[in-house]
Amino acid sequence: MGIKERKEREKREKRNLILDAANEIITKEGIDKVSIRKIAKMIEYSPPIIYHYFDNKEDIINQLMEKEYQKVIKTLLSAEGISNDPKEKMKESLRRYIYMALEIPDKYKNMLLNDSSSILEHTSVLFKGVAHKNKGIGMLCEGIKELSHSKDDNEIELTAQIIWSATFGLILKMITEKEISKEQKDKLIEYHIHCMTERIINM
Amino acid sequence: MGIKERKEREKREKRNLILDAANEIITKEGIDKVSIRKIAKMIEYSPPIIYHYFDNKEDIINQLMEKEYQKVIKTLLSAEGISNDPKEKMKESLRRYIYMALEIPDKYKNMLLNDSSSILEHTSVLFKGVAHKNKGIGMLCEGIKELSHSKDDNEIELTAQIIWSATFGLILKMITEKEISKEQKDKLIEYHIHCMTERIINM
DNA sequence: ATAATATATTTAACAGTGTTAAATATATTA
DNA sequence: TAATATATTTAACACTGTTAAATATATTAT
Repeated sequence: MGIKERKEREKREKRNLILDAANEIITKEGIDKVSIRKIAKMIEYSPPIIYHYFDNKEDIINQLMEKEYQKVIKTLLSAEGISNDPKEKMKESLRRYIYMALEIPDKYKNMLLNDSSSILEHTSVLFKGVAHKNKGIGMLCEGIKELSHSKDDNEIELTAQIIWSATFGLILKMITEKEISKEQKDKLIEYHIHCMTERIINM
Repeated sequence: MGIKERKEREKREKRNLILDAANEIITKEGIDKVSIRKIAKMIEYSPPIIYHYFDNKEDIINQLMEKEYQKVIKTLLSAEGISNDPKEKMKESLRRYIYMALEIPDKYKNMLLNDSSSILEHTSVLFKGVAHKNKGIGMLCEGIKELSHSKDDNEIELTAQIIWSATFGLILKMITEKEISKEQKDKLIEYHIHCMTERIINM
């Protein structure tokens, strides 16, 4: 019964072909330049075929964003060459996360502002008990636990959520205000990290 | 020469008619449901007339957002019934700003993520020296000055920028994760305000 | 009042969008 | 070889923003 497997593989490959095309448009022209017809032209098929592989345009974007999210989380979790000192580790993780986001501004923005439930499943950070489901917040909580005097899990989660959303806000503002100089960016990032690790935590 | 004035008034009125229609669509259906043709139908004119009063669709949205921004700033600056105690004042201002933003989620989001230069002129907060141009950050700086031990204007501005973007991040995340309960929202907001005023400042 | 000019508004069209139904081609199974 | 399932295309619908040209309306000058 290798025929069924081949078919599935071919379907998966065509799906990826479509996702790759969409990804190319996003990186080259920006996310709002993505169109079904443009994708179709790139993969040399007629537009409606895309609906054989995806529900609609949003579905394509969503699947692409989920893929991207996996990558970011993976890179962050591997976190090679990070110091063993808990505070240094926390600082460097935040730093890497911020610079990673700034390298894919369009994707980061779209991914984390996307309010479709399929995406929110992966990107939610604010509900109570998120620490057990979201790896990013989970990591943050562990770091805070090591650094903070508090042992209240509730408060640790809240602290993680505040730090996460604060970082998110800085990233988004830096993406939006694209004119600010690299010097100012770096200064803001370092001061932000300082505030998060030396002030918010550690009280 | 009252005729010229009347003409100008009529033009301004028609412009407002268009802006009001756009505003109605935004509040009723959301910002991406705004269309030139829909506006035209609402004001009972043919679509192209709109280009006699605005450059393009973006121009309409931008002008509307600027108007909205003025309102928010005005409300915030008036700040009636706020305590005289500097710390309480700072806390209450942050609180009011957050709840005000959450009342107009679509507009807030669009306004503060808008990267057109005409909007950024009013909404920029991250460049160095912003405290003298942006009233919001300016206010924040004054508050911090009263509370903080630091007298370094540079550091005060940086602190204001970090608090501003942190608050912005929390608001945007709460808008995006629309399912979180009111209780959780309130808890996050109070803890955020606590972190900003009792920890980031005051060191 | 009439003619000339400027302003306001509409009609028609272009080029694009996402999406669907129906027809057709291609491959797989019986 | 015939029946069935899958893949793909053609044609169309109902939208979108925007522009050029024609037309109507109001204002100014003669």
